Amino acid sequence: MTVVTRFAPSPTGFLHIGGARTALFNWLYARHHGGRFRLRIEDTDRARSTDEAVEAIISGLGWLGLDWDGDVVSQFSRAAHHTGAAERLLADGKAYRCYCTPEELAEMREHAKKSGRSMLYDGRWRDRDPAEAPSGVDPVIRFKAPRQGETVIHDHVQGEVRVATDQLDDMVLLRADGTATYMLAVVVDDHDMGITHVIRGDDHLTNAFRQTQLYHALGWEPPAFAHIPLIHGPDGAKLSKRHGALAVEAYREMGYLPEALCNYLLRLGWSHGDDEIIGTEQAIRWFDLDGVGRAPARFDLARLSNLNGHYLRRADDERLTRLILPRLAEMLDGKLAEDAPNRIEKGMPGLKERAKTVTELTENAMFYARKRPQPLTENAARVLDGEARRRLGRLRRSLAAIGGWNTEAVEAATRGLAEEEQIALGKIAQPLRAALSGATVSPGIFDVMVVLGKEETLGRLDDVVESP
RNA sequence: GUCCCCAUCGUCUAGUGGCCCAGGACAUCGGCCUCUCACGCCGAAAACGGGGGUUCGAGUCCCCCUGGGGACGCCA
Repeated sequence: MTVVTRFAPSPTGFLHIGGARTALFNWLYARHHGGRFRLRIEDTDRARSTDEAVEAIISGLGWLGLDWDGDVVSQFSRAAHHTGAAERLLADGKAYRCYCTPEELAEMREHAKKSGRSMLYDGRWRDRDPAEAPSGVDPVIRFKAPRQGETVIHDHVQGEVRVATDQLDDMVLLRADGTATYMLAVVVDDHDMGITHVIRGDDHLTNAFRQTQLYHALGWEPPAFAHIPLIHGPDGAKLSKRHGALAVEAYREMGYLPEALCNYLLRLGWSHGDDEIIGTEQAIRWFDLDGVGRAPARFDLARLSNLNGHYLRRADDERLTRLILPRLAEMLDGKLAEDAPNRIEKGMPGLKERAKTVTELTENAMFYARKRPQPLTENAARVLDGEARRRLGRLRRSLAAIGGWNTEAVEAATRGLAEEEQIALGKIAQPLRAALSGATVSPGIFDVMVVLGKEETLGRLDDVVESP
């Protein structure tokens, strides 16, 4: 049997971190088993579905590198199949019309809660004579759920879960306007699309019971279920917009790499022994449902940042340069030094070693991109006192005399001066750093000199040097 | 309220009855390296929620409690 999984988001918002993980797990599972991964947009709620949201979901998946097989299925476009299934159930006596008004139902729930009962529909139209139907009320179609025994699902993550069927009420299949509810639509679509494994959030666990009943009523074999635990915010509460349930692309904005986010999401709720750094290829090879944990996990930015730092250090210099150039242009109002792109790519090995996010990388690269004169941070200004500036003047002279401008030569010149003046290397390296980068923190200063080139280095020194 | 799920360091987790006075990673704190900051390396502190069983033996199995989470829509 070929494995077929699916990701079925509702287009009522962006693709957030929880949805991204669900998509990732489904994708990984399909790829691992050489199966298919489908994308279905659950847009049966026309009032809340938007094209922008569909776009956002698709671009989010694209950024993460999660590609799907076949066309994107619009659930709404399959409406005829949904109503067809409902009619069949109606004809088989497995569904019935219910004429309750919303107010009546609200009252029913209120009353049930007050008297300590579960808030289920009481089935008042289940066996009522249709002749009693009030006029002018469009009925909904409800499922005539079994009343006896219990419903069991064999979940690949949660194990065997059972519930007494009297806990499950007669769910609405078709709304008063004749459109299908989610519960009916998923079952019909998953069946028609040949979905073999439904991997989704824990919040759907109780839905799985109802859906199982529907599968049976329709004479279909239910798919395998795997309900993965939800992701919580850092405080343990449900993930909300305040702490982490941002669009995945918000993480792109914050400077995270898609491969880092995938690795992070993968380890949130899934493990393979003590392995932490797991690239996509490796993940496909290793991923399976038995590695999925059962406890909810908290979202932790520090961990994501650490992973991001790891992938950043291994990322291609040219790619990173492409990533930060537009950011630099924006921060510097378009006033980039002519040589900026070149310098940044050349300096990237030293830059990426010191950043955890693309945002940080951009900030650290700023001094390469900026035109002279380099503004000084408060600390840098403090380092550049009179003595330091005079010393830099002397250093400038020996640097100017260098023929082959390379790391060894500039280092030799700098160390030579320190030795000559009987001072620690730091006494000259820090002022030099301040002059060249405008800050007290930078990549190795000899590398910086080489990246800037002789002319720019001497120029930047001239900007701060004080004649003896 | 009813039903369902979950429970190992601050966080993510390893652990499937003896190999665990519980291992790894992030974060934290020391130290080394060193031109700064990172990286890297070395080290420290840090957990089986509580109570009952079962067993020669329980983090691991069972029950209860507690605590967290989820579901209960003509939303998905």
